[in-house]
Amino acid sequence: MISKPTLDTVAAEAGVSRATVSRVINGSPRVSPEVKVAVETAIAALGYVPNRAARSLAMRRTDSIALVMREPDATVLNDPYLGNIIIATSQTLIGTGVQLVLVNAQNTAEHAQLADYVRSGHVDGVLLASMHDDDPLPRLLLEAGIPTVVGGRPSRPMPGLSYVDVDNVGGAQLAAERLLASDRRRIATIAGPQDMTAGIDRLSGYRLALSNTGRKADRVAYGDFTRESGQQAMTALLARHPDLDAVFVANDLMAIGALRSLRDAGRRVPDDVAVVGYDDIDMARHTEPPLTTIHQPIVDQARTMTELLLTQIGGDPVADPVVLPTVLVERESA
Amino acid sequence: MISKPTLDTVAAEAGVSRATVSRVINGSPRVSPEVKVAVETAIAALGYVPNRAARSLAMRRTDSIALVMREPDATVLNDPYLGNIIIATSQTLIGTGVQLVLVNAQNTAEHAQLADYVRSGHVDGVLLASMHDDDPLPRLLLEAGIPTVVGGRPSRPMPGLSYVDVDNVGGAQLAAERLLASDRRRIATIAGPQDMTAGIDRLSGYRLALSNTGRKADRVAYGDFTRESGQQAMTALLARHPDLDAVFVANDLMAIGALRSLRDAGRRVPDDVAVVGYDDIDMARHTEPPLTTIHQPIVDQARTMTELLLTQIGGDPVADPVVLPTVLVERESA
DNA sequence: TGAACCCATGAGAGCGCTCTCATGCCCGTT
DNA sequence: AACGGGCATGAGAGCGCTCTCATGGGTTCA
Repeated sequence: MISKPTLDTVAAEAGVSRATVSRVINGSPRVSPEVKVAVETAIAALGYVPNRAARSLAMRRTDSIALVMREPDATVLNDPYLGNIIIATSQTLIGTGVQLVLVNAQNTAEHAQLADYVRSGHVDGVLLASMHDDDPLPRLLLEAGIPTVVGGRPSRPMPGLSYVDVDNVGGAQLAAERLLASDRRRIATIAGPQDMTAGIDRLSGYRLALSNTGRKADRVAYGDFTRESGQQAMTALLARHPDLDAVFVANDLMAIGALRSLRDAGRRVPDDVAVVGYDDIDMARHTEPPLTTIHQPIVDQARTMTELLLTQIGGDPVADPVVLPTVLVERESA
Repeated sequence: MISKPTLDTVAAEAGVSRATVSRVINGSPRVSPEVKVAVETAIAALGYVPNRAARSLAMRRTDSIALVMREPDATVLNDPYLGNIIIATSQTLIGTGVQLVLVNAQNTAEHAQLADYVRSGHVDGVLLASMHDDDPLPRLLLEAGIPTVVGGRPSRPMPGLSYVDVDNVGGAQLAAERLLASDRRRIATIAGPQDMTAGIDRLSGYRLALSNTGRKADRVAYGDFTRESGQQAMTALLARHPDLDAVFVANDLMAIGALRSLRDAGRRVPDDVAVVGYDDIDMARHTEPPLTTIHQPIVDQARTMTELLLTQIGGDPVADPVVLPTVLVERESA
């Protein structure tokens, strides 16, 4: 491989000094038009590309951010959520000149290491996806003064932490209201685990909608967000409340299980029982019948997170948390 | 933020020279045990972490590789394939000290740019996921002498290009044999687009299996890998060959469409018509009935690609292409 | 006992870039 | 005509690390 041209090569070719070439590259206004053209010509002729490492050494800035994820093991592999976050983030970065570095921090031991890593100036900021409640990472980063944006609301409020959440309460409310609007009166819900903010918030959104119309939100069963648990919960619900005519299921995977349970019980969807799910995963489009569900703006979330991080890196003060609205996707199950 | 410790800080603390600290960090054997301990103590005390940019400047090596993807737009977002590749790659990299940099090269204009980017020494090697046939990128990288590994077989053979493919021919054969083994005799197939290696190879694997038992592989319909096209193809097949008792569908999405078409036509699966899909996407587990399909070793593929790339970066000669075996996942549709 | 050698260690020169500061030219002003 | 100011440009000092080469003390062998 021919040795790559450096700033000096370009400077020699253009007949100017290294500093001037640097000015042209960085768009400094203090360069005469003729010189600018000469330098640009030389750059093009030599196929020069700045060396990122050298630049970052000199600037104390890396122009790259880390996307940290936890436990991306087989369980999560099937979940398109992370993949979408990753891809959306990388899309947002197009044209900004900022690199996306993927970091896997699975166990706690890796966390201190990760904090070191980040602190050592490898990246200018950190995006935290798929957080856990007990995660020490946000605090570590916050204390280290590293620009950080978290996806999802932390269970305990952390002043100074910027995060982008999705409106789980509002989404669940939307779902319940949809059921009420179609004259369903004996509504039940399959709630998610109550140790996750998503599970908690969706249940309270559901309760809110019912109580707004003066209804009690009894008829609740719980699942753990897996299809199997949804199926079981639905079966239990049918046993306890045979007359129910609608269910709000706190995620699509459980809704798919519920659909199966309903079919097994001979109930027609939506004629006998209306079903609304949550997440709008790809599969929701292909169920029988296609699932009416709440769309999560994952792509927007990733985009917003990235934008917040970039402005924070740019020196702006830490932005207030952002909560993104959800949207009802009407298909055929309700 | 307190200014970060550098090599000099550590050297002063340990009472040795910068060079010695560097030796300790890089595990050089030419360091006395006492000094080594002293240095390590100093490092720990100061919380020193080497600056990656400086190191990479001096070493002309970045310890990071790029994962390049094409067109990760909305279409692909729903496809867990890319996400799985990304995550599996990042998992393989854990503990190697190598960084994963995600690069989005959507249009051709970005390709030259990308080649420059890579050539400028930002990464030590490149992983190419989701290739297109007309992609000039592999050639560019190959010519630039940059270690590169491609996912999937390039349509035109490129000497010196290392790639990891999945055995589409063998997988399709497996699927057809499964159908034959369960005494299906009037077998049809819904093939994929014949301008993609996956589409071509799966059809020829299917043909191979049939001809091995002296059968003709007529009864072929074509789709474009979307669910809708699968549904249409199945309907067409049913119209042309009302007596068919089995179908091999070249991907799961089309198989889901086929399932729907069969249900609409009042055929029971697998009693009347057995169905085998291809890909083993997550959804295949949740269809009615759950889909028997061919599992793609995506995770293995990503892992193998990464390993090949790392050895190539390490100076080993370009490895021969690897073709990974597929596996039949028996569920209930066949 | 001295020559030859080995090995741990230090000094210092880059790696390619940015940035501060000095320089010198050209302009306007009085 | 002399002077000050503005502006384009160049010189040079780092940024933090690695690596070559020099150095010097200890060992070994004749």
